Amino acid sequence: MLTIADAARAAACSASTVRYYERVGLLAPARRGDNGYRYYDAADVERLAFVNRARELGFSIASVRDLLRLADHPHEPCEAVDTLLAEQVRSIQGRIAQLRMLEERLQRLQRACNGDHPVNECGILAALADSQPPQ
Amino acid sequence: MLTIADAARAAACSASTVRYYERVGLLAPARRGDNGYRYYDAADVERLAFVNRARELGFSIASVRDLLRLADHPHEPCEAVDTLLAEQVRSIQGRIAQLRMLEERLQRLQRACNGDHPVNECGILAALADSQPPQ
DNA sequence: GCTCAACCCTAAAGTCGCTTCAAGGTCAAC
DNA sequence: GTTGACCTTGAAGCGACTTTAGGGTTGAGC
Repeated sequence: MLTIADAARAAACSASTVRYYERVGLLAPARRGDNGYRYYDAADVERLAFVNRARELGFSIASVRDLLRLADHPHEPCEAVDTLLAEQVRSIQGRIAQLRMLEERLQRLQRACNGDHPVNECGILAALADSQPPQ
Repeated sequence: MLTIADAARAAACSASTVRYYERVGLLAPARRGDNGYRYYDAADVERLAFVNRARELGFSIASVRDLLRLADHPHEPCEAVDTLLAEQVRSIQGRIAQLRMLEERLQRLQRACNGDHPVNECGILAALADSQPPQ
């Protein structure tokens, strides 16, 4: 029997995160001792770890809920899992693309200032203040 | 004299965003008409557009505050501007790197499932449930 | 038996950057 | 004078937690 901190450590998250997952229904309410403490066993830790890994892969709480539901129905086809994963990949790729455009714009801005002049001659602030798009 | 919706349109954001920026101190309290309406002129719109452009570049509200303060002191050296920008570039690059690792892990997961079997044989869920790190 | 640190509990508020809502007042055209 | 599109405020909602406040429990050392 593990306390909440033990379980959290085993799944590499924090105790308050575990309480949060329970509150939002990702984890079933934990067994309680007479003192009111939550206690966990290996299966609980596995489930917590599953949640944690899915979260680390960027799945939303709602998607993790879906993944858990799917994992609990072993005989259904896994098409839905593939779909969730594909959506997640696309979403990550979209974010990367956006951030790359951002990075380019920022680097162009960096080249607009060769350092070492007063703010009123700074190409960076000029670009921010200017209504021209930052070609 | 522009109303808040006019000013927002001119700077390509929403009226409620303008109110929000005023509330958090990015914009000085607007002049008010006898009816209580906020009214804006070209200079206000410029400042709003400055804020909006900086936000689009991913700067936090706090960093935009710093940028505005710098823009308001035209005779100081622009080193601080360069520093803020460099930090922003690094932060974006860090996020891109993280997302790329995520993308790779997700794609490896995708290859673990060739589709079309029941959930209990799905390599994706197996990997999520498994305590092995996803090499 | 006492004390202390290190845990546990809950409910509520804070984070970030807005957006949305509720409930009202104003304005301009018809 | 009646629409409908604007304006005002304060408060709540979003996502995924984290932090805080205010309390109870445990276990080790003395």
